[in-house]
Amino acid sequence: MIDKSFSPAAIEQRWYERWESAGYFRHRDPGSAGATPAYCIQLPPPNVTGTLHMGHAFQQTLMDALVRYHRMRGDNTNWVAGTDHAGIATQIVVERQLEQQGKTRHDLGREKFVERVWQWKQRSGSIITRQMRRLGASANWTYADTEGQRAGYFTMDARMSRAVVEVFVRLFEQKLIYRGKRLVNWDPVLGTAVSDLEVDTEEEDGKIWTIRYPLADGSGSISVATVRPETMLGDVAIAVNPKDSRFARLVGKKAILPLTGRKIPIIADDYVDPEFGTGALKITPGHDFNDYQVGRRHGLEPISVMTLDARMNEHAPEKYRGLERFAARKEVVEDLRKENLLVSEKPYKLRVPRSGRTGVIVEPMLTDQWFVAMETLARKGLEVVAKGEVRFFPEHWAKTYNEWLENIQDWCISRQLWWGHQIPAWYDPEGNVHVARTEQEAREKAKGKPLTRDPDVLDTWFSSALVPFSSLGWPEKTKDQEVFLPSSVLVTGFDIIFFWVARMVMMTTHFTGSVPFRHVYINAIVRDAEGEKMSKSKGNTLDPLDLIDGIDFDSLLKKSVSGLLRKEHKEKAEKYVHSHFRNGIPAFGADALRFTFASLATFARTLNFDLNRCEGYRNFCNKLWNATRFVLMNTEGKDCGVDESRPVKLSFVDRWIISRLQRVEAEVEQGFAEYRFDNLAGAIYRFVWEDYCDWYVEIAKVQLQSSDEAVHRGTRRTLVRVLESALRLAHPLIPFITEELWQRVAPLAGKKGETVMLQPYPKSQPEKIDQQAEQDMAVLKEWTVTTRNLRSEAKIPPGERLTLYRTADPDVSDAATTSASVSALARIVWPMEAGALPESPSPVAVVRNARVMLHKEVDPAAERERLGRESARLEGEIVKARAKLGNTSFVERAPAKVVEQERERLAGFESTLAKVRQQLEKLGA
RNA sequence: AGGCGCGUAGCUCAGCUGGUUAGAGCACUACCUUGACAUGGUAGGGGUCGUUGGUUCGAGUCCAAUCGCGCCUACCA
Repeated sequence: MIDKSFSPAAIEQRWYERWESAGYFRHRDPGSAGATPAYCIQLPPPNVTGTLHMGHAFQQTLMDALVRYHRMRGDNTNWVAGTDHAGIATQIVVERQLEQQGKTRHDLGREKFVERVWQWKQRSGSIITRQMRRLGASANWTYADTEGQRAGYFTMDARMSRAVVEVFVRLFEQKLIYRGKRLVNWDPVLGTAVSDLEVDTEEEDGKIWTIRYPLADGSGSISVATVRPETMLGDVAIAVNPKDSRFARLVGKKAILPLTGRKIPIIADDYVDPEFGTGALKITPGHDFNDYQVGRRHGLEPISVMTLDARMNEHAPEKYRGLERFAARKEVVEDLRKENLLVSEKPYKLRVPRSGRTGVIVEPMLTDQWFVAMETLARKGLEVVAKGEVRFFPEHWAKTYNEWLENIQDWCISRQLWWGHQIPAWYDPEGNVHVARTEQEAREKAKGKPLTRDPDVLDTWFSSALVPFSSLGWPEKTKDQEVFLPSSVLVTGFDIIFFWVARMVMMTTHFTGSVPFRHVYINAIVRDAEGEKMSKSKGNTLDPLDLIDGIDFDSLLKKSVSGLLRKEHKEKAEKYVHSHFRNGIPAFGADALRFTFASLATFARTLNFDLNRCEGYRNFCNKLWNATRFVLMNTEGKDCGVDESRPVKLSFVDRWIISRLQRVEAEVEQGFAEYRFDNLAGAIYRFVWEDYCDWYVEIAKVQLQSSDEAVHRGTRRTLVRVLESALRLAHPLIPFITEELWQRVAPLAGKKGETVMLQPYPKSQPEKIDQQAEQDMAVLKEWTVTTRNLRSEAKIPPGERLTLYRTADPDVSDAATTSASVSALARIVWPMEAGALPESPSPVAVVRNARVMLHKEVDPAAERERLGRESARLEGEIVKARAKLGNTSFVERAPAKVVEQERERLAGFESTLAKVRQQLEKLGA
């Protein structure tokens, strides 16, 4: 017999290894799969530096549920997995290690450094894929597994790299990639350009200064406002609005740039808002994106006054050279003050652009970079969504997607880093660029001139954008591309719609003529139970593995503060752990965690992860476990009706649970089709717990007491078959426990198979929906509940068995089953004959057509009061229903069905009330 | 500035194209170790659906306005 309670740890490890080693996760060879429909999901490749967090666990649970569901439906399923080389993140990890040895990457040199990163990657790079296995993720690990680590592709492996080079070269040839000196977001700490998307702009407290620039002809001065006074050293003009009459006479004149003595023109440009500041604006094209545009319109050459590490350079007056930009700011302001050119200095809230990776303030910097021209690509990206070839779930995310693509900027793809795909471009001594697939090819193009390769690498997202086709073997023409492209659905967070989703759509459509995926399911962002963002410094992060394995308080406390540098963060984290995890976290197991995620996966944009829910679903697993335990106890070694030649009797209760199963199967199918994991999880939960355990199993106990062998067989067969179906039904959500239990149950249901995960998924059979059985069961339930209510209100101890008198029998097709079931469920004795109720002040209630009486003397006054309450409630309902039906416009305009329904309700209330009143009269009210 | 989302029970959330007495889990109360399960069972308490108008026979659901919260995009020095 299986254990008395469910312990996840014991079964999880065992099953995952078996599944994986048996090759169940693998797709079928497209050559031999024939016309089998394909189902493909591309895993958003996690960073190779990463460890599994709640967001991953959530996302992957949903993907795995989808994949398992479709695999069981017989699709040729391919969950393509891999890891991302994560340029900056990975380089930083290895640089930190070097730092501890007192070295920098420059000490090693590029080649040695990159070698070292590879070593690190091979050693600790696939932690996250191992963690995914703990969740039960049935990813196709050996697919595109160039590195042989059973972790899928790596975005820098030989195969993926080849696709990257090919795409780069082709885009260059198509003039969609170009190189140029542009103003870009520069991270002076990393010493690299970053894309617009990698810059986070936040409002911070700062100052705004008003500076007076004297006019060159000595006729006065003009004042401008700025939040970055140090950039004035690179000013090339002052701009005013052409319609601004205050400054009209100044346009065309020159002003003297303070501290430099340079003369700069006063120009007119619509960009200037006359209402803001002084109405005049300093123009610094070398360090401001807007000014850059203004400068271009007026043919003004930008002046860059800073070095790449954000110190003032040779274009600044000598005294500022070498000063770091904020030190220079101080000096500049001081000097302006001395020269009496500082009009004012006021506190000001400004938007500060910070580098997403380092948090340092980004400096717009004029540098040579590579760009992808986005316009034509974006148009295609918009088109496929407009045509519905790519659909978003929930739908409204398409709007976000569209808006970005409609206002897209060219994409800066070069990074001044060492770790990544080095740009396949070579320069000859004349400065000509040769873009080629190999150095050899470049040499041929350069006709023997000596070449140096461009040192830059590509933005990590460049290779990510190619994943939908590069992972399938592109640029080779593979059969896999025909079968698995487009993939079925992309499951990802809204935070990377721009970074990744849109770029995949554009690149894939451009290079393959196919969309990358048909559906995009945007999953919610996981927050803590109070809806706060999970962050290490708050201490409210949860490690999915801790939820699976459990963790004691001390370990959790230690873990939550490790790696936190600031004291206030440590204190905060400690406080959180103390208040929320006083007893640590119990081991819920992977199944409970997965079920929780599914249940919380509504279409809302945030998911507040509540530990209590997780506990509830752990209990659900235990319930399923014990229901199975009961079934096994009553069926193993017994005749479960597998042999169809022996007589079998099914009661309406048996037919009811079978009927319910069909409905739940349909609900689940719909849930998967709509990505409403919450609905399908809820449907399974209710079916197992309420329908099967609370009602069916309880009545099955009664039926197993029958003296009729055919009833036993029918009951056992139903118990086993319905359970077996339910296990298959639930498998995509809770794979481990269902596999463990299915192994025991399946043989009893006459099923064979190595694993539940390759069994056919239950499909609703509408012909098994039995309206009569459902109706009968509704009556049975009502009799049971009414009787239990009477007992409860009369405070009758559960152990006491009472007689239930009734004026009529339940209106069902099978009275014997009903009376036996109600007797057992409500613990009553059921007299043979229905008839008049005994003269007694015992508790009476009305069920449908009958009055029932519990044979127990109670205080007549209390009983009168109870019946009085009941009749008052009914009177209220009757008043409401009559008012509604008395309203002619309701009767005339509402659909006939609704009116009819209302009439029936009223009739029901009236007849019930009559019976209650009858009883009240008897009590002498 | 524009856009999006949310506001329903103490907490976290469902509620589809408007139609019975607005649901679930957790929490709470009472009773119960009944041979699958106390990680359980039975019964129960708890909501004027943010506010105000409107459309409608009928509004949690549709429309408008308004308040509060959150997020995303954006060139106001």
